Amino acid sequence: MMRKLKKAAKARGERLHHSLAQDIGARILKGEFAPGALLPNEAEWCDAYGVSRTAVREAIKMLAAKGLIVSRPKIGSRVQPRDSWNLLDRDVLAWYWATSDQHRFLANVQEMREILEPEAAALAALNHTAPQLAEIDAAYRGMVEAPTIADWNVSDVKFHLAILGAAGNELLVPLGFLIESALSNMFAFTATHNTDMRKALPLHEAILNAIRRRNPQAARRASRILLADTNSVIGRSRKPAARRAAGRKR
Amino acid sequence: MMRKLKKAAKARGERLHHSLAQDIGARILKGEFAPGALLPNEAEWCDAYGVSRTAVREAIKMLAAKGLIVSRPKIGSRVQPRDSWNLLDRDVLAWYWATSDQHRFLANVQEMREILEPEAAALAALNHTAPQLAEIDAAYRGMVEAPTIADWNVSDVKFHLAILGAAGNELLVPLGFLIESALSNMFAFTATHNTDMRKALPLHEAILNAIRRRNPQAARRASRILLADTNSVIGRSRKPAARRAAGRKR
DNA sequence: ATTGCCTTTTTATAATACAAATGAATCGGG
DNA sequence: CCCGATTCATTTGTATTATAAAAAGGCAAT
Repeated sequence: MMRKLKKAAKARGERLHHSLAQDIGARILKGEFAPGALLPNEAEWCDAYGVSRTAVREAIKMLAAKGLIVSRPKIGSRVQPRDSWNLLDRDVLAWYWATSDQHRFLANVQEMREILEPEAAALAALNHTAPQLAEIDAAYRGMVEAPTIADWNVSDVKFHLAILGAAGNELLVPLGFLIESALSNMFAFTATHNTDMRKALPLHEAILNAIRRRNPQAARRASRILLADTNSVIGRSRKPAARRAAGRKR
Repeated sequence: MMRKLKKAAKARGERLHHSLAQDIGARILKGEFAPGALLPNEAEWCDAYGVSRTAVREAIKMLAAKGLIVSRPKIGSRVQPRDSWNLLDRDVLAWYWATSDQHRFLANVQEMREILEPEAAALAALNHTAPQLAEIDAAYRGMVEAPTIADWNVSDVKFHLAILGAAGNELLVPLGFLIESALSNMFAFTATHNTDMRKALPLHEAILNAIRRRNPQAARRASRILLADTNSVIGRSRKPAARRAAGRKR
């Protein structure tokens, strides 16, 4: 490793401390340093990567800010228990994604969408303001008129984020961004998602119209159908948990 | 401000850079530095707080790791647009909570619980493993035998977190921690929540039994009733959005 | 007017010194 | 021999200084 980091940082236009944080963070999530374990001390990091203590310390502070480690004098930097890792952080999620069972992770993300988006659509039907509705409408028209698949995807994401924004719950918005960023890590998704835009488009229209008519039940229903449809494309059974629960007691 | 920071840090057993990050972060969320605005440069921070550049830089790196700011040479540190703030971070959420309309924020948190927990309970009914069920059961018994209200609350939180853990979706767990930490910021909640433990206890038992019997519908239903009950105690109408939507078109 | 080169400001990195915290070893008293 | 206080050593925390790199803004030449 070592010297390569400096060149990699320069090549990607990243600062040293940022690259260091990325590298160390990824190594922690990869399991190279287990929770409770003691990391190498600052001098060793300097030596291993050939950088100054300043850069190392700033990287460590970034990881501490994400809940991965804590530093104490004389002790060193210790990896925190997984519970205090901020898994809802973009970086941490990306590191996690890179080392997890990707199929299962994708299923989890999709499951989160199934939980959140229908309710968000229903709330949006109740709570949306005029500009928020216009934003959803604009995204929908962007999908209709999309010249390429890539454009369609961009508008698709905007559509769903706009609905989360219109739901009137500030916590839903960052969750939406998180899910979006998680999905954007999975090219496989975007590649297969829109093989049947022709099916998806009327469903999006149904959601839009239900929100416009302030009909939460209809919005929720249409959103559920759309997500179920997405599932079939992804190749995930509607109840992936059913398998695990097969050996149930009663 | 200035000199006081050092004493405050020492009194709370915090490091300087940590206290600095807390203070600057809170000021950003308070709106003292708007998104897009340029922060004072490092020298000015050193001067204002009477600390070294090292401490300032480490604090800045922590805030950058939480998505609040970005630093670039010759430019300085600029406050990021709200969209890239990591609102799902414990600290950021706490800063936000301190400056927001607290009643509305509490309503949002409760709304998130209503979205997440019934579905989590249903998933837990399908997916739970034996040790996970035992954990839920232990938390329930902790509630039954709780000698004081404080003990009851501890077990209550454990109960709900255990259900999220048993749902088999890794993203639900950190969300649960986040909601818990948000709620723990609001003493008002814990103070009023358990005025009628007698009502809440059988509902918890119903959820536990539904999960044990692997009956997702029953688990979801019981969870919904429990949350609706909590709402009435909190003094929030079941559909707070209904007011805003009163002037609807159809 | 546009292009490319300076200048200058600010962060980025490095190097060094000392302070503070704390686990471990050591010493002293019982 | 055991126990407690003390000292010691190690590691992070903070401060200071120096230098490098980035980039906006001005300057000049074409």
